[in-house]
Amino acid sequence: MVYRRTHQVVKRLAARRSAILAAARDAAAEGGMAAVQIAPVAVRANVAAGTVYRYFPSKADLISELIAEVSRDELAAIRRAADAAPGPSSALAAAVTTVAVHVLSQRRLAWGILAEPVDVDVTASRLASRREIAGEIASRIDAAVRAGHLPAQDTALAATALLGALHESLVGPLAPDNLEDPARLRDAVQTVTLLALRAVGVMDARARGLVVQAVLPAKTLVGA
Amino acid sequence: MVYRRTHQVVKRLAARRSAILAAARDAAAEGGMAAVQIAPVAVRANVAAGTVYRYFPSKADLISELIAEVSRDELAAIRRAADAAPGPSSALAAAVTTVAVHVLSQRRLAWGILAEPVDVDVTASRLASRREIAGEIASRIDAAVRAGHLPAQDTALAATALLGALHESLVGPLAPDNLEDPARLRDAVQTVTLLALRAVGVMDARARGLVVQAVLPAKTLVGA
DNA sequence: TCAAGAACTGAACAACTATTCAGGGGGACT
DNA sequence: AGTCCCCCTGAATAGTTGTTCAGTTCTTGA
Repeated sequence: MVYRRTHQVVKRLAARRSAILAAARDAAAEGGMAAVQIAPVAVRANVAAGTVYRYFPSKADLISELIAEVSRDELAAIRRAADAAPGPSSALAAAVTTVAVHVLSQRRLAWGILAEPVDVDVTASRLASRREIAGEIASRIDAAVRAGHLPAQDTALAATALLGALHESLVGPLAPDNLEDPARLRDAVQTVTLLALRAVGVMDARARGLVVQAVLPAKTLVGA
Repeated sequence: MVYRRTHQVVKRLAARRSAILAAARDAAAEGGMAAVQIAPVAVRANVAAGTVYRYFPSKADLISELIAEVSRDELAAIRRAADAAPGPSSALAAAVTTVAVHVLSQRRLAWGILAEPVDVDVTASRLASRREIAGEIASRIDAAVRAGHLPAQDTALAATALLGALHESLVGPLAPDNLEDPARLRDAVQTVTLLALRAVGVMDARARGLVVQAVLPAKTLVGA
């Protein structure tokens, strides 16, 4: 064997892989999943089309990893926000608000990750990502139930329903179209958070208080 | 002019058109939208592939009409159920329950109509259908608000969120998988209806009562 | 029965992109 | 320097389906 991978080469390979993923992410953020085509992504990443296949076995794998990456970021943000909250109900409110703010800050990308038609099969990846995020929400609901703040319920189903409500109302085709305006955006986040909290059984008055608390820190994320 | 369309011919043409649409619907119910391909649909409808194009300008038009047809049926069912209810809150509960029962009774078809990736552009049709159904729900929420049963709110956003919650939790990829069992199915319908009613501000205790009332008549639909 | 024209057939076509692969180029070790 | 082999290139390939159209069959009214 006369050839060994130098540290430098290993770094370059990793950088290329990241570049390709980043290119895919940018393409998706700009033009949705439909824009994530091998040739254009390769151009963005400054490699040839064939090179993409040295890093990802197929387009399905590329997109699956993109979905996983974005979802990982979102999950981390949710955990961070919820863990910083003073109690279980606040944590739930913070989690919901974080989801809302996140999808709104990159609507096109979120739509692509969540639901946009793709010509290859990425259901497994989407399913796994959603399961993780829904699981996180479910455990936050569960914590609030155990603390006696919420009535007992099917937390998994509730978490799924909450995510569906958030996604549909904020990035779905019927979402309001003037969310560029920061004030309206905050209104929307507040409204859906309120709906979500009431859905799992938080009293109206208390829910309104939690919403205000949760939206204040999350607001800063919108700009980011 | 020696040829004129006889009444008989007109009827046959209409029948064929219906047959093609029905074939498309059956295909979608069996294998999702991916199964709605021109050649297989033509075989089902007992015509040649080219004939489909004498009735629908393109595959997009065929699927768009399929979506419109299914949604029309659902909207009618919602109106029927809601109009039969004794009051605005009951009407809202009935509407929500009807949506739930409908999508559950044909999950695969519902998934295809609502969200499954299609290789042609049917966003316009999907958008229009959803807008109509969301509008109906919104007006039911509005009626309950005007009757003083619910707090004032953005009814359009609330309706969209409710539909998102229902769809995601009942036909989405995270939906429970044992809904073939009628008892579990009823549980799921009750649970999501309860969530939906609480979300728009119905008190927990009152919501539970409404759910029971709404699910009883709707149950019969599950068998249909 | 026959002319005219509509309706239907189904094989061929077209377009789009993911994927492949033969060949060029450049580090890595002796 | 020399040799090896990995990485990269990008034009060619391949597979999938919606769509077309020249030819055939059927229907109508005289």
